[in-house]
Amino acid sequence: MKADFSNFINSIYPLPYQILDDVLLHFQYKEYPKNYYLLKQGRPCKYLWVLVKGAARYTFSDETGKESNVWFSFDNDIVADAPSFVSQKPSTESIQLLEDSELYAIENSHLYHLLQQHHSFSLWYIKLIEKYYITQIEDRVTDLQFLTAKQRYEKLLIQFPNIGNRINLGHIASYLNITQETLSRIRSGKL
Amino acid sequence: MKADFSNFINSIYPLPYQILDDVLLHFQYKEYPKNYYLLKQGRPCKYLWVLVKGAARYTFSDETGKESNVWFSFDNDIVADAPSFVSQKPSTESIQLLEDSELYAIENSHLYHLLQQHHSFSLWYIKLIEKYYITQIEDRVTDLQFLTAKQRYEKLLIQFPNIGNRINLGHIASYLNITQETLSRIRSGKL
DNA sequence: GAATTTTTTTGAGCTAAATCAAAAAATGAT
DNA sequence: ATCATTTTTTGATTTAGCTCAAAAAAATTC
Repeated sequence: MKADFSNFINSIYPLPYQILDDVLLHFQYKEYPKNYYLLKQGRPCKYLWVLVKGAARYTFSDETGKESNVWFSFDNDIVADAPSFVSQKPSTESIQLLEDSELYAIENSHLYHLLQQHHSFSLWYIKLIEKYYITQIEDRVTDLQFLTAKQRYEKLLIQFPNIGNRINLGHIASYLNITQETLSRIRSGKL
Repeated sequence: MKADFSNFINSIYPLPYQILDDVLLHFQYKEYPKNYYLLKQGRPCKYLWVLVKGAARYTFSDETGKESNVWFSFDNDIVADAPSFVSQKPSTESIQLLEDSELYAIENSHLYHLLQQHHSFSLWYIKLIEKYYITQIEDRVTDLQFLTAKQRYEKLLIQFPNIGNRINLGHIASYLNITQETLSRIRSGKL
């Protein structure tokens, strides 16, 4: 368990072992049940989580109360509302677990303290952002802008082949920015 | 000129003066005319630019040849195809200047070398990403997902009140992910 | 400043996907 | 197994924004 987690940390960018030890001290192991909210829209995102096992959705509700999923995370991914985490301003999205999950959490102030202390940890954090943020989010924008609903669905299936077993249609449709009815029609080949 | 630029660098995250000097040595001043391509889709994004004065658009062309603007940058902004810059893989977008522009460019390899050399420069780079990337791109996703064409236009006008004077309707429409005709109708109050 | 090119607007249908409503299927609880 | 709840599918209608086509306005060039 703990060994798996330190491997995960080291796989992002290898840290000298004394520094790795110091970093690990600041991560807290947590287990939460399905449906638990890691973060509620409007509150600052105080933690950065490593989702070791489980599933989470990021949701956004507008003034009219319409709620949509903007992102999913599964096993071995990073979880946080990045803009809120880095600024400690109120988050614009909620993060809810969709399965019983195991996570490691680091507090914002601890992370920024470690960045100041260890040059290698700064380099680690840069790699983290590059790998788990920059490469992923840009795709999201171009997908929304260029792909049809059907193409977005097909791409999602390539990214997460078994997503249908873990997450219900309504959540997937909302992520694809289409209605559940439309997704149902796409799947049955009527669109 | 040079003083303005070092102020810009320092405004992101203040650097010790010896390190600032070293950093400045690696930025090259460039002037390019309107319509010049800083980057062409398919080539790795070798540089990170600071756009001191001017305007640029990021464009994406799909297989069918349909081209759309995915982003704009104006005076005192950072310019790069981030996913390509950090990975040095082929870019998925082109970057073209829309006005005669003044820029400072740093090569990818030089930047990564400086990150390894100077802890404070790593902290600077983290702030850069936070300020010029994380806070901006997330908004783009939620805008595309939640706002109507009209709302996206109104929001753009708040962000860049004088964009109409610098950039033509076709480019703006393409950024909003609507046709020029639809934008024209929105502006004349018919939608 | 007249001519050419580029940009913006207007008009008339068309279409992908939304909404509203309800049935069918699957899942979970007693 | 039976009942209740949640999830998924199907059907009918509506709509925001598209396409195609052409006119009008503005900006450039000679």
